[in-house]
Amino acid sequence: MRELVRTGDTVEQLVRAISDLIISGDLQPGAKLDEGGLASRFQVSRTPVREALRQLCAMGLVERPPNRSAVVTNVSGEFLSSMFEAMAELEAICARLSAERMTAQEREELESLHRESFDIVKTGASEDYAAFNTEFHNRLYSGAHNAHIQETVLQTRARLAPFRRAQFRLEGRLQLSWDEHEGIVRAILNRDGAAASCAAYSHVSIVGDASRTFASSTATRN
Amino acid sequence: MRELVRTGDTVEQLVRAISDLIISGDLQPGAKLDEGGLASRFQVSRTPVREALRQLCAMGLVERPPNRSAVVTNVSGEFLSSMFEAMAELEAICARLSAERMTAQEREELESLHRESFDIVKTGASEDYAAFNTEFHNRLYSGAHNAHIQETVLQTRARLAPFRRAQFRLEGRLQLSWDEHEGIVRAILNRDGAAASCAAYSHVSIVGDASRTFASSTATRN
DNA sequence: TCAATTCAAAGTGCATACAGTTTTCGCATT
DNA sequence: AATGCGAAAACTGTATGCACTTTGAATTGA
Repeated sequence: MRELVRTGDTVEQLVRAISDLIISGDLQPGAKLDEGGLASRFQVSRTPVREALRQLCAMGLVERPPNRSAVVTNVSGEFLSSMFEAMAELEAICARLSAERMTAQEREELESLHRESFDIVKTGASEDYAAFNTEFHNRLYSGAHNAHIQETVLQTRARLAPFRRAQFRLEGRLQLSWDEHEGIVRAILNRDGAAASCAAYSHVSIVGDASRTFASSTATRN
Repeated sequence: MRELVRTGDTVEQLVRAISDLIISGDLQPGAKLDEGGLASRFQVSRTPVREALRQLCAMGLVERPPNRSAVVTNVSGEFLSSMFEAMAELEAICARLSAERMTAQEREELESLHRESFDIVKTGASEDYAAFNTEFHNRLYSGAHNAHIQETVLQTRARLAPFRRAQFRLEGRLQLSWDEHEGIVRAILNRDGAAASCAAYSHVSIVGDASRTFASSTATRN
């Protein structure tokens, strides 16, 4: 028994709910996704669950072998590397375009956000810093003033998320990350697209290295 | 005796069939996609059609307003520009990485493919050239040796396809396109990533300009 | 002991049913 | 003619049913 009004976004809610489970690590790569189980868990029938899984599959978060249960995507090390490299390239583009195109207000907001986050670094609260970090990168994406690139990089990030959950737990990453952000911000404020691009590329590459280090130490069974 | 084998790829077939209709221009941007109509057209029930539409939606080829019929995506001019710009950036990356990473065999094949296509240019057969052109760009994507970037650029191209169908009908585009390819090939054979990147960027940008010119002259009704 | 076989339980793929929403169209009113 | 209203038709959203496939455990045979 559900609501009386039909909003028509049941599937969207399921997509968000399931992808949250995946991104948060509650469902790890390789985990089986039973349609009936998910249906009863979310109090809906299998039909919307199937559609949600189909969409998650199109987003790359899930795989659906024919006639078998869907599983959370578990990519090869090689493909994971290609995703990190793609992420670095995309972020480099965003940083370059941001340096060239951000409005005065966007520049100010980026800088003040970055300054604020310094307090978090001092406390060492990696959870809080992760939120700042996400927002910082979001600003780079939107500052590029290119809706399709923004969409693409956000999708890549979501797909990468299950594999870099613990990036800030590595010793010293917090301060280093902030320093790298500092380099990006400075380049953007100077309208130096090439420098912003370089700084963003190496920043994201380093995150990739750190995550791969972590990922390989907790390699998913199966 | 199993008369009916269940391959479990009905939806995949539908996705291909419908996206072909969209990419070929049989279904133009803004066209309504009636679930029941598609179901009877392809001799299946609405269930797999709905799943196919959901996936096409995730791929950006169709939109699904709640409680209303799906429609072939018709983007704003601004978003279209952002897609062309993204395409240029992505192709530039592929060209640069191809210059750096292609194997000797890949280089040879790219060059001979390019040389072959010169015959087509002389005859002016734009349909045939379009096929060569597609293959040429495919080589750039795979030559980058990055599976995720390849996936991303292919998806962007598919999404852009409905809006650049007539790119080679514009006067003189055929020869110009070939000349631009020549520049890309030369840079790649010279292992000059920067030059390849530049050449690819401007090549794709020009295609974008040409297509926008065409698109605006046949603006989709609604 | 272990590989091969069988078969029931569980799960997926697709069709159908039905409830709720949007669209369409006739008809009355201005 | 143009506009507003209401009911029927058309369509979407979700649940359910059933056929087919996979899974896994019990059973058989070597």
